[in-house]
Amino acid sequence: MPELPEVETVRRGLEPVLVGNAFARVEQRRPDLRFPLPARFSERLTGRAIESLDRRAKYLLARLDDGQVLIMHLGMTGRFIVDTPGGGTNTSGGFVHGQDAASKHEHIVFHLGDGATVRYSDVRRFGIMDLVPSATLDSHALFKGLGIEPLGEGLNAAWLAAKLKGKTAPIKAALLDQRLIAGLGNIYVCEALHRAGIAPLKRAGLLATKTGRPTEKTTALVQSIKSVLNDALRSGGSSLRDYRRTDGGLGYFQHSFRTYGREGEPCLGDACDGTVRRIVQGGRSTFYCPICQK
DNA sequence: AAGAACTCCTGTTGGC
DNA sequence: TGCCAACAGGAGTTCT
Repeated sequence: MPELPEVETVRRGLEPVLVGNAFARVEQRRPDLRFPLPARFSERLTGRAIESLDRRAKYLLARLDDGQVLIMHLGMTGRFIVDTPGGGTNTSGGFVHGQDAASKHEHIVFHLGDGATVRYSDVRRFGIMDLVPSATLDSHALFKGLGIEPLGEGLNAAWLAAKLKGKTAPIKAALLDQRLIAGLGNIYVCEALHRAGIAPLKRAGLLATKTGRPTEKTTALVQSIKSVLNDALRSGGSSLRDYRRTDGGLGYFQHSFRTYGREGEPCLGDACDGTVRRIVQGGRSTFYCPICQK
């Protein structure tokens, strides 16, 4: 589900609830998500204060007062729901069954010192949580080899051209590869390629000259990646099926999609009379306009 | 090595 | 209405 704009929106929602607070009690309702949860997970968290909440790619990192870091990834359907002491709950009114549809997939509940709760729900359980010493984070299997942040200075046309030089994979696949740029997903890659006028099937290596220098398209792509992510951030992300903000609210960038989910509809490019097509690449849907994306 | 295919899991949707 | 295949904001693992 969540790509960088959604994860960052979740981070901004959780930060004021978590930072400066402590875990009073942690309920773990199953042994694993995508991977087994860490040994003695609840016990190791209990009593720990949260000093900061950061984001790296699509991971949330809660830094604790004992030097450990709680790593959290939302996978496809992961979601945090916050209930604050005086603020009521997001559970709709009336009585709640112990195992009703809403709570069935709530696998972890963090009870905080001030009475707030943060519930982690994840239907497909592709999410991840781990707890490691801060000093070992960079060598963690999930972080070692993770690419650069797309909104950082590191992503520029010269860097991207050098990385893409010689690549035979389609540009869509290259942009989804988290070892290169970390944080993009299916939606924002489709949208960025459309903004840049680049066909998703184009060989990635063609976005660099023979000597690995950027082309005009490389520059356009870098600008498009940054602009689509920033636009989505301003909209609180995109809500299609599962994604919600921590207050239960919806993101609304889905209303600004130019290609994603718009198969058969008119291209929204400037003065383009094309029709959005859907193809499958690497088993995943790609939406693009065959007229203005070359 | 790089790239493509397969895998995890549950729920929803669309076609027949 | 039922049944079944396809598909869903991800990404590690296993093949070729």
